[in-house]
Amino acid sequence: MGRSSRNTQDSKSEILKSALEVIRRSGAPALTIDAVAEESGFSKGGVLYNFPTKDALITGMVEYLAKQFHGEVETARAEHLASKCPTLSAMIDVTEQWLRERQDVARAMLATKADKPDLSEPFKEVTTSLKKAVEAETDQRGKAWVIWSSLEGMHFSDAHCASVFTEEDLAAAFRELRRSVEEL
Amino acid sequence: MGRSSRNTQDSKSEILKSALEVIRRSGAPALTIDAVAEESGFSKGGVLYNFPTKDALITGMVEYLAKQFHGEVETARAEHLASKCPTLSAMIDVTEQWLRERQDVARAMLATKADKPDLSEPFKEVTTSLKKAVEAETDQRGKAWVIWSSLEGMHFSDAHCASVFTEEDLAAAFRELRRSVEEL
DNA sequence: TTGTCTGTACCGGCTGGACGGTATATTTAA
DNA sequence: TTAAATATACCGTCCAGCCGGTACAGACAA
Repeated sequence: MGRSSRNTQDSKSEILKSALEVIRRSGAPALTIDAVAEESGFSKGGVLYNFPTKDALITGMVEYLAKQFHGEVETARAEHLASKCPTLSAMIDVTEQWLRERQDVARAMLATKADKPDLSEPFKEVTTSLKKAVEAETDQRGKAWVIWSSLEGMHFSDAHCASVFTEEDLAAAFRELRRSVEEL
Repeated sequence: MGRSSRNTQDSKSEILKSALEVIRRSGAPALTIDAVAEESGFSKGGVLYNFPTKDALITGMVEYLAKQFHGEVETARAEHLASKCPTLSAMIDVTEQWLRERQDVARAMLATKADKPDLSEPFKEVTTSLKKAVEAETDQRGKAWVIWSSLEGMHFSDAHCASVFTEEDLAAAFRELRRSVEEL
């Protein structure tokens, strides 16, 4: 065991959360190892002990978020078993919630692009898996993909602070999304 | 013709095109002033003469692309005057075209935001203007915003190389988008 | 017509700071 | 005492921006 009662796993996730916090507060280009060190309370050496390179840190972030998103969708799915497409319904719920509470996913992806443009893999795994689930639940592909990409659009444009939607617009859009899922 | 026979406007757009080319070929992190200098044939000083800071260069790129997108939508709109919502129809066309022919541009757009997170302004102007046009053309807001954000989603996820759609999926989605515009 | 002067466009070496990563010291649980 | 875990000092590289220069075009005078 190490210096304190902490173990590496705890340290890792603390560091990851700090990294996300840095991005949320100051944007992707502010994600430096020094900034993460300061934010987390670890020293630079401590951060680098847990994530030997910056790439590892970024990959860790993407994996962390991807897992979390996937988990939340799985959970929400249980409440939509009556829906025409439970997975899509769940994704709508989770997306709306993430939009309102924490716009950090797409922003983390941006950090990815700033350093190494092809660290999207862990994220892609999750989306591929969700896509298969959707395909198993409906054969109205066109409609399903419109809903899907609409959700992606909301995520990304919000993360880019490029959304022109008002609260009211968003509400209307989500209402329509939920309606159209049941038309599948 | 001597050196000073060139005019600044031409130099500027040459440099902008080179910057886009650098990003297209090597990704966002490769966008350095030196790289743009080499690509364009200008010296570093020459680039900095036309764009006093890197931020100015990036802002220039975004403005350039935003204008181009807006222009193409305006043009395409003329061919959709019979549509329920000519602006949205035009945006669908232009988006599909950009997706297929020049994902480089979408990627560049995104890449710039990795460097300077608050570049949304020039882009936002264009989207705001388009949004007003859409609002004037339909009162089915919910449906319109779903279509809108779906287009954004396609743009962004492609730019992130995070799209899980096959060619066939995309085609189906666009077919559905065109169908649903006429349902407004 | 020629020489000087001024403004515009562009060149390229230099530097200071930031940042990723290393080397090494230090602390603590077992 | 040992090894995991964390701290600190430091190094090398990269890059934005600065700055002292050059090339050329037109204006204007003599």
